[in-house]
Amino acid sequence: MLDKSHKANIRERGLLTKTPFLHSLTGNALARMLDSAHVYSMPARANVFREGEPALAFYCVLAGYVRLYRVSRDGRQADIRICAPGDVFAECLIFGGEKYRFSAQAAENVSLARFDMRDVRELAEQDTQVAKAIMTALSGHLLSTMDCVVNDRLHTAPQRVADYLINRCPTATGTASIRLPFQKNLLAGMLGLAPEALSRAFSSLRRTGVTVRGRVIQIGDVEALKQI
Amino acid sequence: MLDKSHKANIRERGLLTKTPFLHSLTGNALARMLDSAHVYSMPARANVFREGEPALAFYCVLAGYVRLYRVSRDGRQADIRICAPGDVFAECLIFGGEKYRFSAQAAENVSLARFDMRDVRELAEQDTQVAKAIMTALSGHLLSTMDCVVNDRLHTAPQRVADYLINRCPTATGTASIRLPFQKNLLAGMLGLAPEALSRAFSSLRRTGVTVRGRVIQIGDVEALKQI
DNA sequence: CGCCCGATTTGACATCGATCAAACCGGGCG
DNA sequence: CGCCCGGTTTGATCGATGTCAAATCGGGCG
Repeated sequence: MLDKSHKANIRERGLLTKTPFLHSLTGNALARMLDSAHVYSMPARANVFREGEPALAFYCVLAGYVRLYRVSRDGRQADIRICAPGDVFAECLIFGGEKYRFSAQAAENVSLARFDMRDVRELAEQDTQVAKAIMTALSGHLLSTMDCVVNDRLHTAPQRVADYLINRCPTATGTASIRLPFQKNLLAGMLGLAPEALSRAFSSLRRTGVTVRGRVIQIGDVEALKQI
Repeated sequence: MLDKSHKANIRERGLLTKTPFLHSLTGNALARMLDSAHVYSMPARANVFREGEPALAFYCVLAGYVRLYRVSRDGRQADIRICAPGDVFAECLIFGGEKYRFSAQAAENVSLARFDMRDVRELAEQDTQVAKAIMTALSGHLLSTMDCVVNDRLHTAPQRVADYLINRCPTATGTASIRLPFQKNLLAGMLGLAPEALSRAFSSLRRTGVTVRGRVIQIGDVEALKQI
């Protein structure tokens, strides 16, 4: 985190306030959270923090995508979560431990709001609005991580890809067109696949009416996808 | 949940108080939580709740083991977590949604403390001690579920088994003897393996000095296990 | 507008773990 | 003490996905 930061300005405060995390806060609780936010910009591939470092802060993504991952002894990496604009990450360490349990890397140029762990911990211990916001964020993350486990254990690669497409499909039936918000690389990691496996999954979905051109995915029949 | 319940008695209150979840509570917060606890007994294989049902309560295990799992469209099941005595489960729905997102089944005869979702939600919104206990529980569960994802994606079956053994090993070096707290069946599901795969993993660990006789596991060299 | 580099796809292969079937074991009950 | 059934192990096979290498694509920059 060797980068200049500044206190959140009006625009950034607006972004933060619209975030699911801070959305429900009002008055003093909101003001104190916004006041404590420091905004950083980081270039693609930069590490926000690394596993094992003291967990001094957690973050909210303002722009870009952040990858949470862990590295195994033999150097392979596994993604745990891809954080989109509006997502909070590492908030599980406010009351969950002294050190980061995974690394966080900017998947592209990103803008982040940084919250001091200690400050927010204290705030949460005296303000139930803040505590509630944290509980809601934690619950959501826990549920989606459980989904991730189940998906890994129950579904094949094409099924997981179909699932992803369906979830970000604007319509529930008929045809649709989706533009991936990031590189296929990232998507592969997010689904627990090697890039090659993602590619093969896409091509196996061709028979179900899925067409891929760069980042643009054409879905011929959403219903059919759900049957995969 | 077709079973008689009763308010927690002295012994059960003692058990609950020693639980990581309620451990840090004192005074009024503790009293109100204990007062709201209802204790149920359930026979092996009974469902505590099923995915999709309205999430009216969450639970703390007093005795026995509870299996959290989800069922896929084609009927296969994937375990999400095995809850041991002292564990809380479904607390992620206090602020996380209206319906259960997975099913819970008694893996053997169990005794459970039931907490009303609405009551605790209200309590958490006014009492920061309770909120803190919930945040701590959620954080712990989130971190261990992340561990689970990483394990699934990074480690082979023998590695996951070795990991499990190491984590519940009393000593960090030398030899050790472990008694599994439940059937291998459950362990397999917990590690995301078919029972046959668990069995094979154990037998592949024989060359590393691991001996299996029923539920008793002999570890010849803990250090060696860590190298797997 | 074309080049160029990194991202993606394709191919060939090895490995892991699921599945089905059958043999085996062990603990609880009569 | 032995039977019996459910749980566990073993064997055989198959499908899915990781890995490595090579070909191809595509988007951004000059």
